[in-house]
Amino acid sequence: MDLRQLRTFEAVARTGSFTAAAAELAYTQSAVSQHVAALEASVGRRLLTRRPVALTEAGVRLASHARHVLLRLDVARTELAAQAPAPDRLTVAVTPTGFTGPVADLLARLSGTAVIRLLPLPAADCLRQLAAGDAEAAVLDGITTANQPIAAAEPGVLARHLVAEQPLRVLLPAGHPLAGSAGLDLASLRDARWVDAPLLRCDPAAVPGHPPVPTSGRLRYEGDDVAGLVRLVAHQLGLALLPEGLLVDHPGVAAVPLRSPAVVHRVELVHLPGRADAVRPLVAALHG
Amino acid sequence: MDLRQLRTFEAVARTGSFTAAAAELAYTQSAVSQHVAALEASVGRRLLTRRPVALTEAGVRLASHARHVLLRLDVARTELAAQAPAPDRLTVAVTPTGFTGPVADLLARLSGTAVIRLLPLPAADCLRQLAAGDAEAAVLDGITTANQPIAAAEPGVLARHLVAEQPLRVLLPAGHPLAGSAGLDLASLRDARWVDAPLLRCDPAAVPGHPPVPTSGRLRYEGDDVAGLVRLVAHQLGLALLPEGLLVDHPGVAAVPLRSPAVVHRVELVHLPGRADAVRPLVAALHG
DNA sequence: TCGCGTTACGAGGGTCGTAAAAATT
DNA sequence: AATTTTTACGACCCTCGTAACGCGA
Repeated sequence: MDLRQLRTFEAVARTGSFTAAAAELAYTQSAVSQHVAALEASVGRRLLTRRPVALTEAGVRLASHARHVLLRLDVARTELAAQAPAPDRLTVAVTPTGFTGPVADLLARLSGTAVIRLLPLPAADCLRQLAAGDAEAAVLDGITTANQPIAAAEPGVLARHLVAEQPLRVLLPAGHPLAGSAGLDLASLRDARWVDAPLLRCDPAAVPGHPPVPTSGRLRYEGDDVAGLVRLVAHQLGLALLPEGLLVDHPGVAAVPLRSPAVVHRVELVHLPGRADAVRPLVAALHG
Repeated sequence: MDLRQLRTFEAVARTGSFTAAAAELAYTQSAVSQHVAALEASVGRRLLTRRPVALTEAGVRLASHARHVLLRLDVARTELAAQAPAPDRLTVAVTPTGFTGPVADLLARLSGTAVIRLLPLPAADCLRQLAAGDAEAAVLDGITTANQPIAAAEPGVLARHLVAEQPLRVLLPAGHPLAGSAGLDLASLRDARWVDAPLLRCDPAAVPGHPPVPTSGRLRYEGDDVAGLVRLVAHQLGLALLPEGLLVDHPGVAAVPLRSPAVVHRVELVHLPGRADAVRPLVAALHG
């Protein structure tokens, strides 16, 4: 198993294309093909189907390991890089749904102290920025049981600080039979059709301890604005889950508190342990 | 950063010798030297001092990342290897202090069902056996706050099952001024001299949230039997921490309950998620 | 002097790009 | 036919072992 092959494989898996991966890594298509072939030979299994390019079962497993390994190695490189003497300019990568009121408060409390560059990105890219040293901190969010860290990366790789936890609401079209409930169990919605919004990180499939949501027939919303998601619910294209702090009123949409399982939407400020000094003002503003 | 170089570096860091690492990896000394030199050049930092061979600060950080990365890659390889149709022979690696009463109970409940090979090893080697596929399960132990998993490897790499949790006792020589206490705070023993027993995994430095214990002047006991440790305490060579289930009576030694911080000794049964079927009888016996 | 790590150098192997072929839509 | 992946092949580079060297005990 070779790291360059692994990196190439991860890029192919992520982009779904040999050609795109080649462009991203500045290789030729040919080299990408050879990398994947060599990797498959070395593990003795097909990792990808071709036309269309998709991960096999073995490929899914290896891709997961590869992401963790490559991220950690990026972190290692960044930690070992001769750290510049803490620029007074701080880059913070934020997920779209992580950027809630408490984060704005935090930044407001800091204004004047340092120049902050705010960089909204999907969660995976936030992590990559952090690992590559292109951002000093990130604001990540996810659904967890209360007081549990979100499953971002392996513990030990990142230092974490709690920013906020909020209860969740289930968004239903007003005409839905359960729209009038005072509270809902996710279990009672087992067969419901959910909108799949990967950028918004509020997927019921991400709820700890919840059975996988069927993927067939789901509408996939690749946008990152909450209003768009709400609009889809209003038009009865599926249900959605949202933290209370991100709710927007919309006619024809009911937001019923999620009663069970007992989970919350959690926002965390994370950074590399070795870069604690650069992030100190942020952390101080958070705790102060 | 190259994986072979990383593997070589880890071996040098672990063995403390270029020559030993070369022997272990079937390289020449020369190749090991070149690997380390290339790695140091690529990260731009010295990772090891020579004569004596020891990790620099940067080396410590990289070695930690390297261990995680290499372990995960071993796990990936094992998971992808064409799994043999579950032999009716199960290898279980156990740490010396993990092998307590409840584990013996577990094995007793299983006797007759399958042939079990029990393999006592230091914790790091247990993990290696598991990752390499040479053991189907491992019994690991460590000190944690109650209901928290022990810090063995990254979550997601291993599937875990709670076997037992036990309170801890502080072992003091009978003449010690605190030997008569009903309960002790670790904070009140900040300046005490502890016996360093790496194989017994009950080091106060391993207690979550506890400040590092000074390493100077500590006696290091490299054995793995509890009786030996107790004997050292009796002879006033230092204090020790032990779970109640492992206590042995010894004249001149008092075992005072640890009152604070609120931590326990926890034993877990772990295995690779992809190998759940092979371990099923064990897990069933555990829960049944 | 002995043990251990480093450096010089060359053979061998591996990797990537070019280019042509094959396969799928 | 166009697009995408695979294969063939060769130049280049990199890696490892041999062997000589440096350095400290």
